[in-house]
Amino acid sequence: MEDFTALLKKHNLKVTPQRLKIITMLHAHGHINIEDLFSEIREEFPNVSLATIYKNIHQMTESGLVREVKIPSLKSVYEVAKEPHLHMVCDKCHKVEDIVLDTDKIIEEAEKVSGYKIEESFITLRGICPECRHK
Amino acid sequence: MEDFTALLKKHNLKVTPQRLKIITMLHAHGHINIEDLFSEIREEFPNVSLATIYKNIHQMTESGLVREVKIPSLKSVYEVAKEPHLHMVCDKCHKVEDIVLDTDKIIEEAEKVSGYKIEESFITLRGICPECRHK
DNA sequence: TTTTTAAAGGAAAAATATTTTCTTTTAAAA
DNA sequence: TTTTAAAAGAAAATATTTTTCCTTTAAAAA
Repeated sequence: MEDFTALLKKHNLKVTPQRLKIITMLHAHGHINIEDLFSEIREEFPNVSLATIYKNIHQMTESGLVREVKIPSLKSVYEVAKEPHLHMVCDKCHKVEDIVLDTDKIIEEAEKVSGYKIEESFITLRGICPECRHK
Repeated sequence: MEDFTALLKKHNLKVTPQRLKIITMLHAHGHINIEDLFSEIREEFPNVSLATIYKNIHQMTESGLVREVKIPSLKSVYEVAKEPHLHMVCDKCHKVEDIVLDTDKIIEEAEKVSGYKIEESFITLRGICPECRHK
């Protein structure tokens, strides 16, 4: 169990019940879109405003606590920032999973080919997850 | 010079002046967002509707003629579909470039780690382009 | 502890973005 | 040529995101 209160403080964000709920949800789901986040939070906070969700997600993204993940043909999802990783998206069940892989080789190769100094990579792979494949 | 008329026909899309302009623009820019596409097309077709742009981009994407490229912190851009490639985005000048790289190794590794059967990869790398770096 | 205050929440409106509807126009088949 | 199915354009509808403004509250200061 993580200490989300400390995490919010570390990012200079006031600790509010709504914020704790948002970050708890992000962590529990791994990845969640705005719409689903709003629906779920409204179960516990019936008066929460969609603007609160948007404002918080924006602040948390700005502060580096949260990351937006843009996925082809799906709505953006959000995740609590952690070590660099790739995203796997299942074409059947549409779940999004993280995997950690060494990307040094391909980054190095890309720098060589492009002449860019690469700061960050965003890698999403789509296909069929093991569960859907074996159904 | 490419034959966009033939390309549209191949995708069972009626050849209209607006469509030819859209696909010509996409090809000329490499990557362009809806807003810029609309502005530029309106120079030649002052009465073109934004709905026409959206409807066509949607159809062309559906038919596989065009690809949407979702890029972190930028608006989506569109490109004429071609061989698989990576996207490089410059943090300074925000240009988007394609590079072709062999990704077999990392895909294979990802399949091993995740158990997924991967169908397609989306790789975007952000950093500083050679031009901005040497300024 | 209270008091103070700067930030956050909520409601509504505004701004943006995208899609749909409906009528007119047009590319292309007959 | 006609015919017709699809596309264009205009406007309205819908969806998404941001802003505004007033109230509430977390947390710093007294």
